Amino acid sequence: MSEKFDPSQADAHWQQVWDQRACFHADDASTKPRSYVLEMFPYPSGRIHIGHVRNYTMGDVLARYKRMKGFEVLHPMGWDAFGMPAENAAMEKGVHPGGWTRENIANMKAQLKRLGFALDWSRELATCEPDYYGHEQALFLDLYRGGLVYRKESAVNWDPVDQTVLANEQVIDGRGWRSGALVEKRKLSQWFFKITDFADELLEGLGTLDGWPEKVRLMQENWIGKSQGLRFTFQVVDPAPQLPGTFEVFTTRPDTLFGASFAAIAAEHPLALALAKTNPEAAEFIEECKRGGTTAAELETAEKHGFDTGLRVAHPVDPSLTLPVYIANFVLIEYGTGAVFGCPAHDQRDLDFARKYGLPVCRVVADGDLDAAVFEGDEAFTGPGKLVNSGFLDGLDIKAAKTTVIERAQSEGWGTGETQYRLRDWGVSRQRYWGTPIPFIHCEACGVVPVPKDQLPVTLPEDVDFKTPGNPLQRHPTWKHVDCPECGKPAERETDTLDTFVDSSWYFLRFASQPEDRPFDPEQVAKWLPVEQYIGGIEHAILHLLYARFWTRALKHIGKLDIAEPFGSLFTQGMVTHETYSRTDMDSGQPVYFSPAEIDRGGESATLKSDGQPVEIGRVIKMSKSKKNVVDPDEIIATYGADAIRWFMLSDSPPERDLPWSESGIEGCGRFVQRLWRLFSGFDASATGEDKALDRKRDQTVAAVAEDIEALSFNKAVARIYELVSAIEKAKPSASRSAAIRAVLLLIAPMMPHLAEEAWQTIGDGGLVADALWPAVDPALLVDDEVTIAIQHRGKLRDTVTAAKGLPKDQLEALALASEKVQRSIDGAEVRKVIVVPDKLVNIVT
RNA sequence: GCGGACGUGGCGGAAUGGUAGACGCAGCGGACUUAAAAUCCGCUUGGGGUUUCCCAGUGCGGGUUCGAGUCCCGCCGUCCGCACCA
Repeated sequence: MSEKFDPSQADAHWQQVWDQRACFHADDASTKPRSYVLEMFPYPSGRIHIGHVRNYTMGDVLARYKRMKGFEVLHPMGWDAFGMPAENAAMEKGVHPGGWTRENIANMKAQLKRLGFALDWSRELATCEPDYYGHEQALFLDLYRGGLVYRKESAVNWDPVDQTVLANEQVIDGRGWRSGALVEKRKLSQWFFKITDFADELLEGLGTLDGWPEKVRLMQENWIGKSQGLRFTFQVVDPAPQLPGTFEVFTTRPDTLFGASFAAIAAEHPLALALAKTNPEAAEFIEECKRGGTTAAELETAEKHGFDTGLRVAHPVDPSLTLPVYIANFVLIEYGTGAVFGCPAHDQRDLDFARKYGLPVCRVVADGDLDAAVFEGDEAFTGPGKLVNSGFLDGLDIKAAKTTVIERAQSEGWGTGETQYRLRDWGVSRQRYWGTPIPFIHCEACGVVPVPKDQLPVTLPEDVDFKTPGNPLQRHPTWKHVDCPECGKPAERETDTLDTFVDSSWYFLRFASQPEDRPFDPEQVAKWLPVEQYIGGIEHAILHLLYARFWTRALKHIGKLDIAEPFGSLFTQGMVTHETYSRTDMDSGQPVYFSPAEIDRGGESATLKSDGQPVEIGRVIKMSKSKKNVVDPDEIIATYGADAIRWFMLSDSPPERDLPWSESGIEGCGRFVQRLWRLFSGFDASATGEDKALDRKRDQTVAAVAEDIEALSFNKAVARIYELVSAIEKAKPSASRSAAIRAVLLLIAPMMPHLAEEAWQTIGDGGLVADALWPAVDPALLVDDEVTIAIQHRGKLRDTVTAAKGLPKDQLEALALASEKVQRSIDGAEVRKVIVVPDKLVNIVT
């Protein structure tokens, strides 16, 4: 073996060998137990960034470990290849989105290969290719026939300059992010998935996902936002003929009905709109509401405004009481019925509103002894208590009062108990080119007609231009013109494409099974799924993960699948962060940032290489181009090799937390690679003699590292490997030492596969370490025969003694009392009690 | 406002209610070397005695326990998610 390990030679060599031997092809016909390890597939932006490296290294270690444990592992990779950046590139650089995307894929694939990931590239897919999105179109039609897809008019953010719909994230302070134009609300006919049909199922299903982080489950729970309450109808007193005579409200606090002092409707509510036609003041107020900002900060500070319509509604329980009806800016048309009743004493918003407009505030829930009908103060009481001033509800607690009101409403026919969800149906229409064409045809005579399955895929036209704003599909000269599949008359294709979240809602199925004629084979899918371990960023906690869960359930609902949840275990990894380097620009006062490559980093200071002068070291934050605190994985690989960067990704920080990147850290990893190489180089197969302590250390480490990897606690596994390596280095040559070196090689094989493969050539027993099995352990060696006993007095450690494992309590006690240090500490005091924990400690109480 | 997570050396972090600070990084000292790099050895929570010892110490204040970084209560701080959700 040569003196130094040379990753620039070894990495490429072994990557090629793994490729040629198809080491990581998952065998559908295998009889082994199966394991499906999946990382969220990347968007092909052009370059792999360090966050990808961390994500895929974790998955790779798990996949390789599972293989060593005898599993048939499916570990695939693909590309979430549709999306806006490709169209932006097309507009900015005049390239075709497809060409740009495919080039990026090629580059990033090469980068992934340089990291030596154990991926089954034969299953690679890109969502922008017809052999993927064609199947997606077929599934879309299946879901349509299953009643889970529909069209409706819906408001969108419309950029009048770019002639396009904007996602909410693309609207910044009410303006289009690219054009800067004021965004308009426009009504368009859009396609929707009926995800709300599954709201309850998706909520209930969270309870079965034991392998998911509690945090993600909570986020999804909040997103679905189930609330139970009462929906009831208000009758308008003396309704005008041109106005609706009733409207419905929803409340989660039907118990406070007797505290109602007004009703409020949203500015977009049908009654408000009807009123606006004849009442200019109302119209003006509605306009004013629309102008209000929609950002969180604005909403928080926005004052509550109302417009008294002059209308009154009858109180449902006591029709002799009437309430004024306001149009109010704090009522949301999207939630519930877009109308509420206000109970100021027990709702802060209602109280703010009531105080502003001088409305009555009547207490209906007692605050301890406080039960006066007149409510004082500006803080609503929302705590528990008995109902007061509430007729037939008096004396009930809140829960009982809710039930009583709902029962009464139902028996008297003016309302029903109802469950509301915050979750909305999923709008998937995008007025863009670079996405999956929605497979429908609009015919004047036949209406909306699905494209027949034998005409799928509906492929994107290649000859498009991005010089003019708007959807290229819409203005393409020929593409949209087709004959109606039903009547044969000229008709038009749907020119909207699908939200890219649709593409990522079923790719894990296509990885498991890739028939040409169907999206997937349910039998194969049943063999591989659910994904045993899914790994990705927390930023997908809600949308992607909820949509994928919805698709799985929807496909089950229409009989295409037999699993309910796609991802058995989910892991969300932390970000890779880096400190920032900057100087303050004298003229502008703004910081000027420098990249790590421009910096010489000492122990406590940093200087700029070009002038040797100090720079300010800033906080450790997420890597971003604007702060220049980024590192390029390719450069790291070129300097230190793939194994060093992989090792760094696993070291130190727990994987769910942020990992601070540092030059000294990666240098340390590079040194450890060489240190291992020296260890392996010193392997002596002919050494003899036994080192029992090292044997124990070896098997204990093997067992512990296995546990750590299965728990994804890579940082702990890394620390244990360091410990074992140190112990081996200190040990004298023996057969035990050689065996321990061999064990280390297998332990690091999933983490540093290139180094492991190279060393395996001389240490191993033929073949590839990629095909080797995880080392077996001798259970007898996992327990020590001697243990260290801690001796405490008054709860503090006074001494430690070594004792045989399993020594009886009385002997341990005697041993403890015999200690000189302990006796000194006791200092003649009376021993009142001795607690003995076998094999652990003795605590003497005086 | 609601919900959640977290708080341990100079830094990242270990620690089934049982020896706090494993392991890595940084730092200091030494060996090897003409020298440097690499490598190896030692030290590295604070305060005191300086020898093999003592005291304090896991954001702050209480509590439970023979024993608390860990469990309970109350604060403080940081981060994240959601939010005029009726």
